[in-house]
Amino acid sequence: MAKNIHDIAKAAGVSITTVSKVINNRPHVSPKTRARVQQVIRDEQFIPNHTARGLVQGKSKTIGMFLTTGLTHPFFSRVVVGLEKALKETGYDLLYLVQFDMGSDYSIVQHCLSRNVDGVLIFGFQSHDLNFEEMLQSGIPTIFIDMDFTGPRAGYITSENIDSIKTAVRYLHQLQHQRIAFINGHLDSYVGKQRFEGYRLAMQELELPYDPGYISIGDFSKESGYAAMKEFLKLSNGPTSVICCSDMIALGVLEAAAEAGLSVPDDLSVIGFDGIEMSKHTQPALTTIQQDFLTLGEQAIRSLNEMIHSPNLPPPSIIVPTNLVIRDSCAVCPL
Amino acid sequence: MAKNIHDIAKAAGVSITTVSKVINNRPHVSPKTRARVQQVIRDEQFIPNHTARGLVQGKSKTIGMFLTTGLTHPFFSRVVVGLEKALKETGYDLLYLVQFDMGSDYSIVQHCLSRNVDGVLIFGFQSHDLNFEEMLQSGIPTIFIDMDFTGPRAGYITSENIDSIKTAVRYLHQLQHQRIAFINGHLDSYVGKQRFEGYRLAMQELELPYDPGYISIGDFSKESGYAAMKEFLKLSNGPTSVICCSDMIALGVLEAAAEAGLSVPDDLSVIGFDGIEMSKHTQPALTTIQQDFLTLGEQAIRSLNEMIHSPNLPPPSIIVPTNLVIRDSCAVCPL
DNA sequence: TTGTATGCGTTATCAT
DNA sequence: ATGATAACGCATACAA
Repeated sequence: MAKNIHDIAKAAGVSITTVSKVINNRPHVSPKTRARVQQVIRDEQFIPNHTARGLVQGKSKTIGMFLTTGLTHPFFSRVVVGLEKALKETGYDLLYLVQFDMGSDYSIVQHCLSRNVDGVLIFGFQSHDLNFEEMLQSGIPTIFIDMDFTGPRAGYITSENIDSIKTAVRYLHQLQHQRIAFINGHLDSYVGKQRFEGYRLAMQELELPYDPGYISIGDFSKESGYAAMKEFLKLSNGPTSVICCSDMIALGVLEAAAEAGLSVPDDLSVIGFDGIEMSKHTQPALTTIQQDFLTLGEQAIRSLNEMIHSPNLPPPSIIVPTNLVIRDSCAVCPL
Repeated sequence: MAKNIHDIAKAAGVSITTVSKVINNRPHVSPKTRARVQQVIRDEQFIPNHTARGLVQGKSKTIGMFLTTGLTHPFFSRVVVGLEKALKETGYDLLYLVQFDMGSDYSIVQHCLSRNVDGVLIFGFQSHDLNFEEMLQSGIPTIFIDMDFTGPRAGYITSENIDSIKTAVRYLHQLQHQRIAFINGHLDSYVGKQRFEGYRLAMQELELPYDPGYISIGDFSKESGYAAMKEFLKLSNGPTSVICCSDMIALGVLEAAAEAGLSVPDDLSVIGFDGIEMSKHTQPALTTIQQDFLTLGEQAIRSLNEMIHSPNLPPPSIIVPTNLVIRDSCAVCPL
């Protein structure tokens, strides 16, 4: 069933070396022989065995991928579309590396080495799970998504976080809002830190009152948004607007507001983050900071491809612009 | 950096054969040597090279995966959680096989062979893209998700389709509805055919009027649901309820109904299919046929694992039960 | 231009 | 119980 290079060589009446040269577009083969071999390859539908090739070359035409939050990562399904596009361009297959809990001596680097992956994608926001230090030192080309680790062979890519939040604050400010609340995701995550910084800076720049009571630390979930809003509602002098670090948080805020009889946007303005499909269909449609998931995925693979082929290039740190999509959840401050 | 079996052998003062035996839990090694070798392996964080192992064994501890609709498949991100769980149990990594368009002579089987995958998952509803016949004949253990291909080494897994729709029709019938419309997905897809059959049978059993004007063929998208509902609204004697083959279709129906000033569920009852996250948050919350995505994913991998290890077992055909989740989009027929 | 031979890291066969 | 050695399919240095 499975042909190999010997079968092709025999069928074409040449040596395996010649076949190998043809496969890899190497010189020193006469045009006539080349054509003949190519014909046989096509006839037999021959594809060289990646495994063998990987063994001898130490390469595998494979990008490994780790997810720190598992495949449940909320944007995975979006980013992955971009990954796929760039994967097609570059000819890599994507290997999802499953971290079996084989005791504490599991090594992410060993897993990569064992699989001979040419590059690695690390994806997510929970940095405490894996030992990334060893990854940084391994010399394996690595791109982090939504984490800012860097090393001689490691870069990262993330959406614009600081400026995005600043833009949101300014927008609310233009709508006369002064009491602007902020519901963060995990504060120990890179994006959480960045977005909080954006909020802090913007409030400062605009000389708006920075009230710790207006700041809540969530976990990107709807439930955390709901809980945070409930707390805000207890305040005697509550916020007139809320910036949320995820659309799911915003969804929880919307729900809590509705329960309290507050009208969005008349009584309360809400801004989300991410621009997931659902944000179009909330009641009212959510004004949100739209991430460019497609570009995020595409650039991740393309960068990895460049790092693999140009070992001397410094690894990139890429910030992908976002876009404040204005829909119906914000209005002029009622006060 | 990367240790190999020779390094371990040297460090433990034994031959590579012995090390190999220890790694693979083979007999004919004294307890003392075994312990010593194991210690060295742990110390060095050694993982045997999958590539080399794959070459000699023709296996790779890898499951290949093709997506006929690309990674944009609407439930991919849900099913994948189940895949991951079972992957962890069984110790496989998951290789996403990207179909580069390398001309018409691209062969899905050759791709699998070239990668030495132990089994293959084929996922989606567009059967025309790939040549599955060759896959069925290849002898590579294969599981289809949402397609009913079978072969000596190929089985499939899908949600209950016929009975699910029947249940929905009966539910609407209990609510006194007679004029029940049906918006299908692609009719050339397996699930489309099945669901339509369920509708047809249920209408027949309950002796309800089967009106071709109440049947629309969509493509699972929101837009197709919107368009279909617009058509229903033109009818002089339109339906009082609609069963949709996806939640996205239902979303389009909801939108068209709202535009027409119809109240759901008072004027129109709507049932979706899938039970995606968004269905909880529509206005009103959508009554829908909930697919058990987790089980779908888990069973797919577990079945593959069994097929790989028991070549003589007939490949399974698995139907996963669904669950009609009753929320707020259906009411007693107003007429 | 073409072909022979070696090795990549591992498992498996067959000694010892 | 242990070890030497031949595969696995391919790329490549080297020889012809």
